[in-house]
Amino acid sequence: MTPVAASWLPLSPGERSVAIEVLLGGPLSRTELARRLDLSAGSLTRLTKPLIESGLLVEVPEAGAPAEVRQGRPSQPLDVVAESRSFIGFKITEDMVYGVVTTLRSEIVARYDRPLTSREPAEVVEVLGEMTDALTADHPRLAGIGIGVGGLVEDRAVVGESPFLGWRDVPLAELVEGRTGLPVVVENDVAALVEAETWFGAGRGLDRFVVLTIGAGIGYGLVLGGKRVPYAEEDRGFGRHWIIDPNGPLTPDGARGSAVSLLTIPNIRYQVQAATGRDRTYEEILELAAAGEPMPARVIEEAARALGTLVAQIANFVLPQKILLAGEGVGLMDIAGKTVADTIRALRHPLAAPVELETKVSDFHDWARGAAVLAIQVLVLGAADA
Amino acid sequence: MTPVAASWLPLSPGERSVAIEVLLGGPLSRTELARRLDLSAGSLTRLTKPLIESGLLVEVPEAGAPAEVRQGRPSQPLDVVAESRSFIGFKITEDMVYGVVTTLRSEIVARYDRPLTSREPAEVVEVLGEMTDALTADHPRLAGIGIGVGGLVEDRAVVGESPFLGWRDVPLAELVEGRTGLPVVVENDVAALVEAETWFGAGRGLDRFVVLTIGAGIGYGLVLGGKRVPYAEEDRGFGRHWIIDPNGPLTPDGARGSAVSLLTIPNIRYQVQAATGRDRTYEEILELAAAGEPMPARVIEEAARALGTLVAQIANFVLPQKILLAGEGVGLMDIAGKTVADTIRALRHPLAAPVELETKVSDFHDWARGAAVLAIQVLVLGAADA
DNA sequence: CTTGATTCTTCCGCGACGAAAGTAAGTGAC
DNA sequence: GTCACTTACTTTCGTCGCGGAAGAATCAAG
Repeated sequence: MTPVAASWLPLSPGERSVAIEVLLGGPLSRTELARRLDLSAGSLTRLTKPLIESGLLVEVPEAGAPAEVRQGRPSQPLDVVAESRSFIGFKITEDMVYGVVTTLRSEIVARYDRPLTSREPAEVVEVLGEMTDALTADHPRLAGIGIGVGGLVEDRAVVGESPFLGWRDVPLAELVEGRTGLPVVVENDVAALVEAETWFGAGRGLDRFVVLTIGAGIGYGLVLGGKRVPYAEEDRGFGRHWIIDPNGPLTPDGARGSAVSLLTIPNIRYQVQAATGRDRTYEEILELAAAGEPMPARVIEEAARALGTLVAQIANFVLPQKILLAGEGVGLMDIAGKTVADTIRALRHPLAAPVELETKVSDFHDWARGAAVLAIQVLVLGAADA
Repeated sequence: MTPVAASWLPLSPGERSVAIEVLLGGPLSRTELARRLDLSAGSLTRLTKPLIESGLLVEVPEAGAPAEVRQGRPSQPLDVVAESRSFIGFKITEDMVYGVVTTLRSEIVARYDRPLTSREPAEVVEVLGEMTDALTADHPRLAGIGIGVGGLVEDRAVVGESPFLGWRDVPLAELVEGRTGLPVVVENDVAALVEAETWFGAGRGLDRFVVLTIGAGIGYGLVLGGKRVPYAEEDRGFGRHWIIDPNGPLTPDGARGSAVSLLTIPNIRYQVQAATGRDRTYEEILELAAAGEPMPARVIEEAARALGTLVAQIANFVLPQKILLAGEGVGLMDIAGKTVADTIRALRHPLAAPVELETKVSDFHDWARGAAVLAIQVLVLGAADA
């Protein structure tokens, strides 16, 4: 653990649940909160008082639209002061560091990226430090930093193993804390994105929720009971052994016909190049497929069927309330969404509840935002794993 | 809900957690309970006192083997009085009713089966009533009845739809309560087996646990956070659309190459008969396969690969701590277990935690026992869904 | 202006818990 | 034996968090 970051104030369990509910549920009156949290009205007066005094919550002047004219004393909605603290989120890639500043609500208010010239831990820490310095100038009320890294992260502090950075057991949180003086949370990038979507995104308030990311690789995140389930092979080549079609294409990465070989961007590009002799970007391939060019269309069609199979299997076994497709490689949903949907339908029981599927193309700033959410969770609300 | 069954006594939440912990965890001292439930020693004195006075718990004279010689005052283990109440569990099949009497610990102390000559609800209720009368003679302290039925069960009381019985919206719990005067819990049979395994069997104390049953059909049970996840297509032909091999066999039931067509007993028998022209029992087929007879061996081999695929997919996506294979059709694990294991390994990430797989051949009395466990949960501990 | 509805606050009492002190029941050293 | 020590359990007491009831605030409707 990081050296117990400066939480806003020691929140009691009751106060914390109120704070989180308002943070995630928009402005809410005390009565509404009492209903949602199954507490009495009196308890809500008690719990909200210190939160308001500390400046975390404020009474807002009634929602703009008095939709329904109600009798009785009007309710007094409470809202978090989103700007009262800022958070930095970093996503470290092979050659870039993407940075964002967010509010307490995880709205991005600034972006700042820097190329990475060296992958030496000391150098990276220095880049992060300089970026933090620059961002601090414009955003003084910084409460903490979250960092997302591809690879295995331990205790939300130490990068245990990151192949693309060539790191082993780098105590990144400690180093950045020493450089910046701010509390730091480090997490695997997929895990951070999953947490962010669970708190502020597609998975808000859900009990069973799955995130599937498609990009340079495949990422899988399982959220049960509002908590992400960690697993051993996390972010060390996930999906390489999910065989979808034993006769599928053979690609440089991943087993033959695996999710990785059928769906990731590098392997789709590889397949098209192998068939046509020309290297094209992922976007170009999607356009060509949409235009009916045979080979790209076939590769994309096959990828769509693979994705549908994957989603159907997940839906059948995990029974999630929602599946989020994220990452840079979900563009195929736009042009082959029907194939995906048809495949899913064919592999599900007719009586089964339809899969709620959401697609969200994410860029690197979304990954950085995910890391910032980790900081919000841990530093402000002290909800390390709640 | 059943008309609020006579719970032993109104248990407070704290008392209930103590009672369940002792019931599931064998004899436990107060200190050990305090550790497990994260309570103070003083609280345990308070919580156990009424439980002992009511006769649910007793102090037992120290575990037989004083394994380690410890200093200090010896601990005073507490245990449930397993015989203080009895429970009946029924499993209703097409042509039989299987009945068991269990202790509070769900140990079977008596069995009694009766053929079913009619499937009229009134007739079935009468058979259940007569069986209960007979069992009451030998086991006077009956606290309640649990009934497991294949089909859709609503509110643990009403059989919403049961194709093999030809029932629709039969308020079975109410009817049997009227006939016997005992509180009754009705549940889908797979669900009951899953609950039983979660509480007293392979899934004891686990957070993520999967039960896969193979018999006349395929059953799937998902337990997350100690609670079974219900789903829409439950027991209405589950696994018919889990396509494992698109080029697999075509069978009377289930889509081509589905889990149902590859694994269920009727379809394995069908495949062997179609290939050899002779109808054989499942046991005979297994023996022939073990002896090297080509066609049965091939069918069983294919089934084993299908099972391995299924288990690997479940393990990959659900990340369970354990998977239990149950039912009458898991005999193939004995002679083709290696194929299953090899298939699982091939479809999992090398770094992934090995799948903990347990096999348990269950007969109809195990299904009946599952129903009795439901009665224990609901009637004694009032843990309807805890 | 009164009545009623609805939200929020204040106040009180209850119940569950933990901390600390006390009691019980053993072991080991001499 | 007895004295110190260890561990298990009990008792007591203060605290905390909650719900319930009564009251205050603030609106609409008649």
